[in-house]
Amino acid sequence: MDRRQQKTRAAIFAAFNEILTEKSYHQITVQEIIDRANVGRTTFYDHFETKDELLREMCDSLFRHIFSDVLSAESTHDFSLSDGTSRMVITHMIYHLRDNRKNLLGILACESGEMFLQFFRQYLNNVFSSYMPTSNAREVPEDFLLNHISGSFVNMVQWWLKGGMKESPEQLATYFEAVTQPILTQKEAE
Amino acid sequence: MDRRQQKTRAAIFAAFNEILTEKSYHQITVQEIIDRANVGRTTFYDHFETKDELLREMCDSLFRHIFSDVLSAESTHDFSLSDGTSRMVITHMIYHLRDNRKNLLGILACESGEMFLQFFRQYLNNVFSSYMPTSNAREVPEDFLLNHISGSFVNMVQWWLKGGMKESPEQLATYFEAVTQPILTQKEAE
DNA sequence: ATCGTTTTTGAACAAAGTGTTTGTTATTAA
DNA sequence: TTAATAACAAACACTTTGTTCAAAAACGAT
Repeated sequence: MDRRQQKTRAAIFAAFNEILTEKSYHQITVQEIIDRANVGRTTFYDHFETKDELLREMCDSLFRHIFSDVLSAESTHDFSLSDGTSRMVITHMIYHLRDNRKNLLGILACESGEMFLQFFRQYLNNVFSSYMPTSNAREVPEDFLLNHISGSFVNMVQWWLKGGMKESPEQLATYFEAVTQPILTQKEAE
Repeated sequence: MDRRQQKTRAAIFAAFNEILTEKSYHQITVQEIIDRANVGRTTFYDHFETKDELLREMCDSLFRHIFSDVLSAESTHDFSLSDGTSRMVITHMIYHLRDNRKNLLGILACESGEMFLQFFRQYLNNVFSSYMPTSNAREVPEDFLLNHISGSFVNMVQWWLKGGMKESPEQLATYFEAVTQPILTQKEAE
């Protein structure tokens, strides 16, 4: 990739990230982004078709980074959401989230980011679906449960960010276990 | 209130509702609303400062309607989220939601409505907080739990709407019970 | 039915944003 | 060095926003 392209993309991403900490996504204009990134209007539209695509690309790379070693760990060990081993994975994920708080806060914390949340949940559905214990003796459908678990995680992260991230990742993992474990294990002894 | 005002407000609300079923909130313009409602530009801004305020007012009246008898029932009977009596309340709420599906679908179903969801969760926090069983022997903080419960409900409704509302309110109440009951009752026997 | 008040209205407005085009200038990789 | 590629500024037509103003219409009360 051309060095100029790299620089342009980096500048746009950085500017976008910066502005996201100041105002909500929908209030941000392309004009603002290119002003802050110090690139020409034409250049922006050369790289991204719309503002939405910029967000999508940013979320994608962020997720890939956050879940990179979680997803690779999945192959070596055999984790499951329904036993204690999941706590490690969850803790890991939250540590990554905390490391990226500068990127996240702007997108997630305030009232904005419905698209980000959508992407987030979607991504989590994929991640969690491989950890779901297989049990057909449930009183709720599989996809409802998966949606519930992913939603609970996103919900928790949102709550955490809004409250100033006072809890440690280990603590959060415990909370998460406390609200998901009882549901997942209840019918396993069938 | 002046008859003209009533008519104007009704027309705007109706138009807004209608357009919400066609596109997401952020794509809707004031221009579109006043065209459809057939009112003057000036009139719109006489009634609502911004498009956001229109949404907020609409959500408010919708919630008040949906939860009206739920909130009044609260005073007569003594419900709690942690026992079987809650199922009635939940079922009731979902029936109301289904009756208002025309209003809800547009706002909630598609990718839009982050503000609506925010209002919804906020409202639910108030509703649920009075049903929360008091137990200080929990491994998770009270406000985390409340946030989790409200979030789970909103999450479920979203899942339900997206899936075409195939499940009956009773069934949904059972699902909700299945994912909240185990958490709320686990430490009650202290 | 009339009268003073309130509401609605259209037209026009500046300001800001969008996405595209065009020709020019820099930068790059070879 | 050179040919390709990327960035650029300027200008574009277009849409949206929120405000102002004076005139017309609808209203409630007498």
